[in-house]
Amino acid sequence: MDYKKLADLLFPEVDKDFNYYINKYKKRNLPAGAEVTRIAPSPTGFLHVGTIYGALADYFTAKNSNGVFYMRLEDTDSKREVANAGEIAYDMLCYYDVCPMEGYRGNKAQIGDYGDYIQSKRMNIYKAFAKHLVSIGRAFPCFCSKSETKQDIIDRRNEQLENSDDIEEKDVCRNLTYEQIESNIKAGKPFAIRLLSLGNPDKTFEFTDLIKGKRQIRENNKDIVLLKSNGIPPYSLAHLVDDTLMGTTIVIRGEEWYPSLAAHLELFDAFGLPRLKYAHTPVICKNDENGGKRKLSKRKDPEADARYFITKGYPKTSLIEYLINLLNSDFELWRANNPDLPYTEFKFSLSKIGSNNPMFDFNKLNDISKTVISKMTAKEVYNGVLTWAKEFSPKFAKFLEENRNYCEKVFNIDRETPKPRKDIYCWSMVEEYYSYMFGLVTSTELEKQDEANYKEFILAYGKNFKLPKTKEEWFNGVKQVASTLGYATDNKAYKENPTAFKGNVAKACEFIRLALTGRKNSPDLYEIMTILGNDEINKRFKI
RNA sequence: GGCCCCUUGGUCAAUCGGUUAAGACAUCGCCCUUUCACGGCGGAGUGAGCAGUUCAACUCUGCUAGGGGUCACCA
Repeated sequence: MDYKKLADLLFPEVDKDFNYYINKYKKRNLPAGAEVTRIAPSPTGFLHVGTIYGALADYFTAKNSNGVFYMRLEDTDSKREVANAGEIAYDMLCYYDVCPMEGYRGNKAQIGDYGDYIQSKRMNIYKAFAKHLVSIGRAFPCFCSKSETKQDIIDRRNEQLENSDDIEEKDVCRNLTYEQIESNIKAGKPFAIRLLSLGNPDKTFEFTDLIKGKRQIRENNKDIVLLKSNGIPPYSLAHLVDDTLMGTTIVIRGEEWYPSLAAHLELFDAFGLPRLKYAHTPVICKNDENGGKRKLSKRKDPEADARYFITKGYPKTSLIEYLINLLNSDFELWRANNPDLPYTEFKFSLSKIGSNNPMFDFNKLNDISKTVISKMTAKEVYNGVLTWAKEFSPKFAKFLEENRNYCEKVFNIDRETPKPRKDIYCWSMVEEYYSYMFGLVTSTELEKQDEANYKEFILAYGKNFKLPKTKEEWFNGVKQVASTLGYATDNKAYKENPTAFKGNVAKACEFIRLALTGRKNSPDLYEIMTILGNDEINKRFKI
């Protein structure tokens, strides 16, 4: 068959050869060893945390090699596209400090010499590439037009999955003659373009993934679609075209792409283009309700949305450091040795990424976040809480603004010391956590068997209460009252014979704490009392 | 179901054929603080199972089991 003639028949409107585009974009002028990475989300909704996770790997890989990290918008699936999702993706990446150095920038102008960075604006290029492949006999038109409603696709897949061990890979249209094709075209039948695969899955080849290491991979034999019948390329072709033209050196992407790697490589070979380096990252999972494991689902898991952590009020650094820790587990050791360095100084490495899928662990995130917040000043905490509250709890924000000094004092309890308290891990917990400082105590954790002693003690201690000037005096006062009521002031004596006392000073303090905060657990009592002041203290004692 | 990937304590994990199998989170206990914490110290808890190779296996090989991914004209 005359493939050139076929190519012209199929793409009469395409005038530029793919070589035109290959030559149009200059090779990047970068120092030796520089890597070019990219993040390429599709605008189908919110930005997945996994995208931040991947972007972090992209960012570090580019930065550590003095390379480039750019962003491209993969908006070739109009059916799933959600308005503004591209903008959200870009904003979210920037929010988490993995702002791409080049490429797509939301509604703002794109930056860089390798654009367009929006796939829907690159249709001419994709077509030129597809045409080229037809012209050398490595791609063919497929007229098996298929319904594309979601249900049809699902039905078709289920049918295929049930009926055979392996799905038929060779497309029937690959054997069409020129005359048959021509008459189809004349009849106005829509067609897709497919790769004419030459692979044999019984044969394998060696491939080195930057994360997984050396692997044997089976050759591809799928005649994958290169151009849908609407003329738009699916990922496979767009990936090759864009990553080649934009000068990507390492494709860092989720492991869900690994099964289609062989097809992508065959496509590069078919074009005679050099293969790129790949790094397939693990997928973040979580525990299923039934005890199983599954990947974080956009639909089921609110924490799959990168914005979830903003709504909860996690400082962005907390999530970033948690994700880095998931990527390179030696990060925490580095962090322990370098508590004050920015995380960007960390020596990140693709090869240190583990190869099994980690569970998202809120315990760990919270711990990291507690440390992050414990290093902040009271002012920074105040600002963090306020910024969060303005968006998510306007009433609380109003209170914060009207009582700025007071709130900063509250946030400064056990803070700005060599060993700061670690209790807050996100801003949304602050209002509840310090509720007793922001209003009256409405409930208490007092235990039933303590009720009598509690009343007795508070009545005695709270009578005409006046807060002493120093913590020492204050504590002596507590001891004094406790002692006269039959509490142990000597811990040793108490431990030797606990039944001889109503309790020890700790118990007395618990009662004061309960009366003032309703909690058994709160920051330093004396500081709380200092901030509350005598009037408020007496009011609460009376209640 | 086919194909691919993975499997060290509840979670994240180090080790790259010879270790008392690190460390972190969570959990429990003790110490410090005569309060809550922070901090310090310690306990419990791990190589999925079975074979094989080897003087020696968590580490290599095979099988089994479990988990995950994928099998779209979605990315």
